[in-house]
Amino acid sequence: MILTEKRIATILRRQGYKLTPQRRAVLDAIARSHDHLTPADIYDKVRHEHPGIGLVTIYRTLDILDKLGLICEVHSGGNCRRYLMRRPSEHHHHLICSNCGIVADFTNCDLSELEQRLSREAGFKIEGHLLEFAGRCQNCQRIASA
Amino acid sequence: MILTEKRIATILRRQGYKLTPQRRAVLDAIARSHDHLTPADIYDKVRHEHPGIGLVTIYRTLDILDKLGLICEVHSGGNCRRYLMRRPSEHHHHLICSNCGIVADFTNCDLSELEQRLSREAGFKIEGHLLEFAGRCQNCQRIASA
DNA sequence: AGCGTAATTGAAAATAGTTTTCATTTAGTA
DNA sequence: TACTAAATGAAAACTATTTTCAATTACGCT
Repeated sequence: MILTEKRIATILRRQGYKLTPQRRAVLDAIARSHDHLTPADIYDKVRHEHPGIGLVTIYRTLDILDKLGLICEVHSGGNCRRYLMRRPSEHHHHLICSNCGIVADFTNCDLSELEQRLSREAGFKIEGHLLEFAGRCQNCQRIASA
Repeated sequence: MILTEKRIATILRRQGYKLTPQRRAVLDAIARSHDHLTPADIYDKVRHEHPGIGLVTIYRTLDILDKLGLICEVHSGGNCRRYLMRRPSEHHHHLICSNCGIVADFTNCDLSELEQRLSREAGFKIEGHLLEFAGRCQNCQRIASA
């Protein structure tokens, strides 16, 4: 199930948020790109159609979309956050090349067993997880750099 | 096997780094604390004994120690990095309470099967992983807040 | 369709975290 | 002990993000 614009509009309004053209543009930019975008990336993309938009609006919109679970945040080290569309039920994770930074996605993490164990042992009610692998992508293995 | 100071000194020197009192202090602060410290946390701790130390030195030292694999970086959302001692062979992960932020550690992640699969499918040579669970700790479940 | 209001926006300033620059100091070697 | 490359601290520079505030706008209500 892909989130249609209508569906997103409904989700936003239900929470008391308005669907402004700016927010629409941010969502569009993220939805259209299959990459992991930083706030600055999104800003650049959105500016083509909305020359007047402020970076602040990007940040604010990202916060809301993240809070509502419409997009998700990826941590790939250092101090950069990146966002990408969350396709419901298509829970996924990242494989990040430590050399060139390219990101590959994967699904099927199957951590349910581990989750149950932790829940039992640590007493946490587990809500989610962050799993990322780091390594060398095929290309960088070939090149073999410092 | 715990890394003794001597061993650390050797590792540093072998790479052409000097073991200065400041670096010693940073290492000590991280080693003594079983928490996950931000650069600022470490700065505060170290200043008691080294009033003149600069935050820059903390950053520089952390970079080196991380590069050498003596400490490891944890990403727990937002833009904060935290570091902690890496006890070789005692590879571990985190369970973070989404309400109060308390962190519990766990070992035995057993992702080797998944790692192999990814290695095969994506062609990455996997070097490491970041696995963190988020949830409610026992205490926060009881309190049940917004 | 028009009104009213709370939410949203953009600009600028503020803040936080991190990195660079550079002159001075120091660890470790010869 | 003297030498030299590496390390240090202070200040400035940078980058990413957040706050503030006055002006604007979406949208529920007539």
